[in-house]
Amino acid sequence: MLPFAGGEPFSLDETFGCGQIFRWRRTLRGTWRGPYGAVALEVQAVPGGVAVTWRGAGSAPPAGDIWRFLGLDFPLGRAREILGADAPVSRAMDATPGLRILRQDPWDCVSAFVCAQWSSVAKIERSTGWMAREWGETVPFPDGEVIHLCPRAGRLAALAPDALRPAGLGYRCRYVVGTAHAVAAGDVDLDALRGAEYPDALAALLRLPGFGRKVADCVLLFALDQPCACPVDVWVRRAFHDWYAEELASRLPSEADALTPREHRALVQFAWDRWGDLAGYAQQYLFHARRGAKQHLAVPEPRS
DNA sequence: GCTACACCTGC
DNA sequence: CAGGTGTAG
Repeated sequence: MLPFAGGEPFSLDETFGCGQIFRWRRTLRGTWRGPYGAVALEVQAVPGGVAVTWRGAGSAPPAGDIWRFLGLDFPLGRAREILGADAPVSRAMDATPGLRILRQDPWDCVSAFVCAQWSSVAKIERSTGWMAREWGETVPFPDGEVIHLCPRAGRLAALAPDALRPAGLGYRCRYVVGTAHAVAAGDVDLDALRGAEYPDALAALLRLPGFGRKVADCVLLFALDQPCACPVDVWVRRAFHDWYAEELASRLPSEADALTPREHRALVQFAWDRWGDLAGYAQQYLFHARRGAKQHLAVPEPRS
């Protein structure tokens, strides 16, 4: 059992269901199962902590790794106090107070988000699930369910891009194979990027095909220990413009139709100036709230 | 540096 | 018509 600090909020449903990870599923018992590198995990909320079991052919993942995977090392209570001064973030955190940012296996995360451009959560889940069933190792659970691990980079690198076409990846097929090749060949050492300075890790990821600023920031935030990374997509952009219109007015000429690189950088800088190293968490809550607002029509202070 | 445009698929 | 990136001007 992995404990967390007294009173620290944590929700499996909010954490695994917010769109930061694509291959994990909730079981009928309310636990969550999914791949984590070379093993499959099942996590269950218990009083005061989380119970974790693992299965697979590999060795047992260190408890500290799982602790960090679940984001339990992050002082969310303290972050809540700091971000509580920011009204929109505070409201967003009230909606999903137990949402934590995971620390995913780097390749699991890269291989998922390279599929993410101009896509949706549902579509990424289909594509990555298809690839895993086709090329991922299988790990059975006693009740008969089989977890398919994320295919290793070397496996995907050996494929012809068209082999991925049934996954519905379209023009992203060559990005998946190209990125897998770069990782398998050692052109990019994902593990070494943990602990690198943010600009260096960002530059390394931007060399991968299919990786622009948004996808790179997702990987930096969700796997590579960069809490300041702030992925800006159209939903985050809408959230910023909806809830920080006055603050942005002095930084941006106006809200254009297209999200230009210039506006993109300005929005990231805005997040850094306002939230510093908590920008990633602030982004995730605002992102989730803005998407939920669309679904539930419960927007705090909608624009126009 | 910046803006414009093509690109696969699915809901 | 969409939760972006690569490429050409």
